[in-house]
This record gives sequence, structure tokens and C-alpha cells, in this order.
Amino acid sequence: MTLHAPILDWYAEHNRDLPWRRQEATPWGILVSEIMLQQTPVVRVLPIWEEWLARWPTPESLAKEAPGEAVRHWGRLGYPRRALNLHACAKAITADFDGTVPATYDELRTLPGIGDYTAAAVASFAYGGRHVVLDTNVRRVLARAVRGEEFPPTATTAPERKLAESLIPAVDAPRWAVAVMELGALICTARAPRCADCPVAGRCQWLLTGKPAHDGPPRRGQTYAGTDRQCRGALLAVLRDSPGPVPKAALDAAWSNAEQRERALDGLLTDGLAELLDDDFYGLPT
DNA sequence: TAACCGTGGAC
DNA sequence: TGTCCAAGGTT
Repeated sequence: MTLHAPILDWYAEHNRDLPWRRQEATPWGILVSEIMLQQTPVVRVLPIWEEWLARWPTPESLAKEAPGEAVRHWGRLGYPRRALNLHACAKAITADFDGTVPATYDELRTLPGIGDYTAAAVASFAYGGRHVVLDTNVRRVLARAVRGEEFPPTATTAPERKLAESLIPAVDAPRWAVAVMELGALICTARAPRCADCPVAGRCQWLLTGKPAHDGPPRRGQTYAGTDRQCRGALLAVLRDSPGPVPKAALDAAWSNAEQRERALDGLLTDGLAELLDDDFYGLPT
């Protein structure tokens, strides 16, 4: 009934050669990758990660920069507060950890923007720690293979955590974690799983019971067009694409709905993603 | 707890 | 074409 050997064997043959998985990857590079990968596909992260590590190869090098530079080079990766978080991580690592990315889960959790998953991932992948690494891929694989359900619960539950904990092998826990994640990313996908290519198809409870459809509450999909988020993105793009501060009129031209525009701008200022400078000019945080 | 926080590709 | 979703975190 064990899933380990088939999944580990499958991973050995089919894993992607991602730069943050290579031997020469540093803990800092791995931390940067994990934050960039939050809710963001690998293919979009790759070029930004390469540029980022070339520009800021250490926490100290990023800590010297204005936070706005981190936001600028974040480009269009999305959720730009992650760029601020990464900059704040760099400053905290430099000030409190002597420039070295901390190795323990608890220390990592003290850093901004690092929650349960990211702390476990960095402690595992950068330092070889033994942790429950529970991301959306792992949750989906376990939901299907073990629980026989198409999708995991909306929020992570104690039984899920307990199950994942029980499956961590005695040796090389990080390899197991990355292998299950990779299986979820490449084979056991959300939309159209490639069960024909799955190494545990013969022991997947969901497949063996006829792939029953998800019967829980509908998975809420949020529209994006016309939302405050889209408006914030449009305003921030103006700031990001300008080498210096821009007049308020430049922001006004980027979004027609004035009420929404002002609300979004206030949000950006509150979040520290933008600053009001002299003469009604706005810019990235300095 | 559920809403909020960007963006673009796949279907 | 619009919907779904991608290595989550914070409030």
C-alpha cells in the first residue's frame, strides 16, 4: 500500500531541472524561489528568479536597496507585497541572523510573508530538515490517492496534517516532499489529471472508485476584471514602469473610475507599495 | 473564517 | 470566452 517507492522512482526520472533545486542553490536562492512561487506558476517565476539572484545574490545585497527597487524588479509576477516581504526578509536576516537565512522552522516563521508552508519548505529544501510540507499539490495528491476525493478541503485540516506527517519517511524527508509536490504539479493536476502516467494509479483511491466528482461546496472563483485588485495593479504598473516619481495625473489616466482609483491608491499607500512625495507626485517606496 | 491580495495561461 | 487555477500569507 506504500506510495513511497513508486513516487520516488517516478521523481528520479521525471523531475524538472529547476535552478533552485540544483546543488549550488543557496538557502537565500531557495527562500526567494519559495516566496516567488506562492500562487505563481514555475514558468513565470523562472526568469524573474534568475534576474533577482544575479542582482541580489545575498540577503545583505538586497537589504541595502530601497524597498521600491524590489517592487520594481518584481515586474508582473503578481501579489507585489511579496516583493516588500522579501526585502523585509533580507533586512531581518541581515540584522538578526548575521546575514544567514535561518535554518529552523520557528525562526523562519518570524520572517514577514513566511507562513507554515514556506517555513517548512525552506527548512526542508535548504537545510534538509524533516517537516510536513503541505502545499496545494501535496494536499491534492493525498486527497485523491488516500482519501479518494477529487479535491482537499478548502482549508487545511488536522487530519490532513496528521496523514502527511505519517507519510514522512525516516530518511531523506525533503526528497519525499519535493517528489509529491512534483507529482501534483505534473501528473495529479487540478484540472485534467494525467492518471495514465501516474506511478500510483494502481493504488489511488480516487481513481479506483471511478474518479467521483467533488461534492463539497462550489470552489469559489473570483472574477478579476473591474476589481480593486486589477485597479491596484494598473496603478502600480505606472509607478513601476516609470524611472522616477509620477504626477497624480499619470495615475488618474490609468483608471477611469475615480472612486475606485482613490480607494486603490489609498490601499497601495497603506500597504507601503507606494509613497506620496512632494508636489502631488507618487513613487515606489524609498 | 472568509475575504483580500495580481497576473496570465490553459481549456 | 469566461472560468479556473498556480510551491500561500495575512487579517
